[in-house]
Amino acid sequence: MSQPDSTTPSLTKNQLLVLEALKDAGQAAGAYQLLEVLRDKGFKAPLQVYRTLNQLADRGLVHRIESLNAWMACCDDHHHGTPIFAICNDCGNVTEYLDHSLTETITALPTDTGFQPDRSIIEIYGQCGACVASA
Amino acid sequence: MSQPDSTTPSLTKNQLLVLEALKDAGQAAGAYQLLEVLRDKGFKAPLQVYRTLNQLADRGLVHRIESLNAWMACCDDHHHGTPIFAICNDCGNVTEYLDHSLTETITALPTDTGFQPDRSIIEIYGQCGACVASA
DNA sequence: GACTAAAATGTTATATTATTACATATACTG
DNA sequence: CAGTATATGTAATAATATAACATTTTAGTC
Repeated sequence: MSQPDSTTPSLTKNQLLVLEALKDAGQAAGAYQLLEVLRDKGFKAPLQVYRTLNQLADRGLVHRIESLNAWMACCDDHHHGTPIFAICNDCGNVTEYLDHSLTETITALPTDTGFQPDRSIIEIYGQCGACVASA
Repeated sequence: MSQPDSTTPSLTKNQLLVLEALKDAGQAAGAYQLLEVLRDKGFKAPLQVYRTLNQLADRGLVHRIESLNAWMACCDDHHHGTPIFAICNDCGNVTEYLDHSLTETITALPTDTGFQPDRSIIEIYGQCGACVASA
């Protein structure tokens, strides 16, 4: 077996299974939805999924979409910025964006009150290009 | 009885009760938390609260904090911009901000893919001024 | 006031999402 | 290999939210 490189520390069996299931979904997916898929692989309880999703999120490999109660595989294993999600009202498609300067602008906003920002959640709803075109 | 003015259309009994309960809370509150308070006023079921919160949110009088599954009375009855919430990791305090130009910047972001933004959710976590000072 | 349509409300049951608690197993470190 | 930390398994339950349907209230119109 090859050693994992420094940017991709080895994942556990469950982490690999959940990450693969989420990538296979190709879209944001709920924990119970993933559980159904993963029953074939021996998963039996919601907690197995939630625990693993949280571990993956800690590593930045998946993101939680707060307003959807759903999870998505990260677009790229190496970014550190705040992800911005564009969510289609019609088809439900979610796209991840990164914009470092925007993130800085946002987190700078409440500092006049002494607020020290840590992480931010940005989720934009609208109609995706495909749905606009087919409307 | 006086006529309500054009900027504050008359609210129903339940809407007034829920809005008052939320203002009294002085902070973001969950639906079941509000239900407990409102039992004294005759509320008996979660749906009564959820329905009323949604009606108030449609009028812009309350906002839902997606990442907290909680609701907050609007800081001001007259704004139309996207509210931005700063949430303290330590004390849970939530503060509402408005920044029209920032909202425009954010919603402009995904348009290069044909995405037509509609509404956006911005929630910033960190440590509030008071908690920074007392740390 | 009586009629009508729309909105709001009441109530029960249930669906969906997430965590607590505790037992067991596996992997890492000295 | 002993000790510790992390990961895992499993059952039960908590927390959040909605569906379905009956009834009442409100607002507008004649």
